[in-house]
Amino acid sequence: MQFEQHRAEKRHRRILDAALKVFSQKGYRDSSVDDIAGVSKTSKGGVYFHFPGKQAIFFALMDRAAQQLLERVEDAIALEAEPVQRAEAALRTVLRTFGKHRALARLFLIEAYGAGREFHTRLMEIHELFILVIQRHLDEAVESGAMDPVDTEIAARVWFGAISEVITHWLLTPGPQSLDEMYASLRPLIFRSVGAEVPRSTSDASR
Amino acid sequence: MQFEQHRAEKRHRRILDAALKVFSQKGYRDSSVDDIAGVSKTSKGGVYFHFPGKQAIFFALMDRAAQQLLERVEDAIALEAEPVQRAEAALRTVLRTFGKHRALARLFLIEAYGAGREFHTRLMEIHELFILVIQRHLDEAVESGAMDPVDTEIAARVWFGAISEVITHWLLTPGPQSLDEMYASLRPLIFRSVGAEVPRSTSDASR
Amino acid sequence: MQFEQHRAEKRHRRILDAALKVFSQKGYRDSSVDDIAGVSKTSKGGVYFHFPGKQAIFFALMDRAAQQLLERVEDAIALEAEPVQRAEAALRTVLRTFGKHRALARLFLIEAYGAGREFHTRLMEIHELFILVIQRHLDEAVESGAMDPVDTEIAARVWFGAISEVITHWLLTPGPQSLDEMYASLRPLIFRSVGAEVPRSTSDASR
Amino acid sequence: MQFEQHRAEKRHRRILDAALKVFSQKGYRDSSVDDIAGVSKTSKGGVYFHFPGKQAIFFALMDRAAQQLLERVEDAIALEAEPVQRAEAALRTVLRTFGKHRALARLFLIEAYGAGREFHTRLMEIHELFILVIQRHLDEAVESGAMDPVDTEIAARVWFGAISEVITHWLLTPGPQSLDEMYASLRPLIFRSVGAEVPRSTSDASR
DNA sequence: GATGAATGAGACTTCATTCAT
DNA sequence: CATGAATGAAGTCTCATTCAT
Repeated sequence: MQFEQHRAEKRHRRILDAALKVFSQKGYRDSSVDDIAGVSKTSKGGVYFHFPGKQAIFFALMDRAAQQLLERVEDAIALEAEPVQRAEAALRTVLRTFGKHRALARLFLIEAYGAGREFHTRLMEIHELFILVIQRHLDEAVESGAMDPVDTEIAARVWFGAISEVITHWLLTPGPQSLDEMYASLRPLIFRSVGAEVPRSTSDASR
Repeated sequence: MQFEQHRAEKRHRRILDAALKVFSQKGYRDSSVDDIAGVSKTSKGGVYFHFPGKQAIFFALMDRAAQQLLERVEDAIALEAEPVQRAEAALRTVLRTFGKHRALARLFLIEAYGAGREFHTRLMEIHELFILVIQRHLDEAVESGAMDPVDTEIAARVWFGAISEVITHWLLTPGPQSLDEMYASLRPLIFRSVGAEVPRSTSDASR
Repeated sequence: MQFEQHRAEKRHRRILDAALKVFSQKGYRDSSVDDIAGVSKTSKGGVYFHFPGKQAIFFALMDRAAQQLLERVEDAIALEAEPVQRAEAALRTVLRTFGKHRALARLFLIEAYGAGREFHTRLMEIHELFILVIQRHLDEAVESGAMDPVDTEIAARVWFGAISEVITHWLLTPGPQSLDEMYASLRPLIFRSVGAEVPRSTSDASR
Repeated sequence: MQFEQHRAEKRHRRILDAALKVFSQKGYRDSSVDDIAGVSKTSKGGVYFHFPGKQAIFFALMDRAAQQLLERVEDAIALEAEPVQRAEAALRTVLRTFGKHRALARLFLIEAYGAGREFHTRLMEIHELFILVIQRHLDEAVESGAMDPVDTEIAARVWFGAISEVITHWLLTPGPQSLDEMYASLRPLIFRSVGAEVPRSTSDASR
């Protein structure tokens, strides 16, 4: 029984992995359930046993990825002491994770838009999740006096928008510039935007 | 003959207008050529007489819209004297135009991503067009000493990303907050991000 | 599993049979995949599950029919001892098979031409297959001295062309004359054309 | 008025010429009225002024070509004295004309089959026309005792079928062999098929 | 639980024909 | 007479989903 469950879970995960690969390579609409079945070494019927439909797979994928990403972000934040740097840690983690996992980046920054109206709401919810994390720490920074009072919601949104554009550009342009280099240029801008000191490079040793 | 041309052009425009409406309401993939034909009061065949296909319509739409937007931006810039404020004028114009024309905004910020691989390149080119305009004036500002030297390409990209996220959020969230209010909060952030003085509200009387 | 395969094969065959009927009745171009689906009691999608497209169905049909015809020809040839009569057996078999299966005849002698450029090569290959069979035995006849040396390739082609025209005429003319009668008149001509003795009617009892 | 008529006739002919070129290059079904209009330097409306439809163009084309071909055949026949050689002259003329005008050959031997049921009847009528010419002279030959009595209808049909196959093969095979060479090999065969003497090469100086 | 055959709605596109200018 | 814009029927093909085995 335990074993059954285990097998089912493994199959479930394999389908999700396959879906991520397929969706990020061909886009949501141009991916067929057959494609996913093929990559996950299952049959079409098998996919439908584990998920009620194509849409549900994409939703599950978004949720799983968002949760994983959020966990990483929280872990990274826990390593920082200063509020502003905690906020930055969130940004940096997103950028690095996407940098390492292009497929994930495509999923969130591009393909989610093409999946249809239903996904936009969910996508926005996820955006807000991350923005809220950033905002929370900016608020702390303001409270602790480390930063002038600003509209932290907008500030968090600007930070998020800035990094989204940078990563999207990196995703869609075959150009050579590395994401890390771009982030190095980006860092001073976002700190200054909220009137904070630009800290020396922090726990950058990670990864 | 002149009249013929007139008629054809009018129909051409009508199809494009219909396409904008349809695409921005249902998304590129969920829009059918029949939909466009219906809204433009033409037959499907009529649409195909004027455009070689659905894709071509979307491309034409992007190009027309980008050109129009760019014209407005250039006009707005011409009204400003200071380089930094010129750069801001670009931003403000984009925001206001999109604020007035939700459909256009959806087209550029959402549907273009969902339309498929083929459009990404073109979309990026258009992004770069706007970013270049901003960058150009930031460069001037740096040269004129009105601003500390920064990586103006990244700065322009940050500005663009920030405003994209703000507008996208506004588009996809039924929330009450007006775009203008958000921009008011955004303004100081972007100026500070490049280490520039935050100017008093400029020729904001326009529109 | 064995049963599954059985079912799939049966459907495959049923589609091919339906296609033969439809194509030979309405012509390749005027036949729609819907027609074939209808006659084969399948859905359009079902047809596309078994064949990649309309063209492929026609190709498969040609190949299956050519193979079957060729088998019959070889069988008939095996019953004859004299080279020239072997060659004739090929001809006679083609004529009789086509006589019995009008649809097949239409397919090879008419519709294959009308199906478009892509099919011409394949059709010619099949023609050459039959011509080669005839030629082979004419060659043997020449070697054995039963026949004066002639250009056997042309001779085989003439035989094939003659019978093609006769059958085509029979196909397209509502006239009463039977194919067998026409063949009776044709036989002396083709034998004499290669300078061979006209044999008494051979194993004509068959069928 | 006379001039008007002249102009109209010229246009008529130009359309027919264009149609021949287009049909023989792309096949009847894959040719569009637009194609014909384009090649004939007319507009689509212009084509429809001169012909009631696409089908009518093809019919007119077949008729014109058949008539021209028949005229040439009659001219060639007139040059020969012996009945059998008259019959052969018909064959030779068809072969040579088709050899010079590939487009015509395609029209009659291939594309006419693809044009749909309606054309088959007409095509057969034209076949019969030529076969009748041949048959007529074979009959004369029999009457004059120059040839053993045979079923001249079948004989004529065999001759026609043989030459059709030879030309069709030449049309559809990129092979190097010239039509004239093939005819040289073919000639003895067809004469012998009707039990006639093979004459020395006759008025071959023509063309 | 898994497989793959089957369904059917719907998409894009083509084009012969008509007709206003 | 000529032009080219417009129509609308029809065709091929795709694919999410269902279901018998």
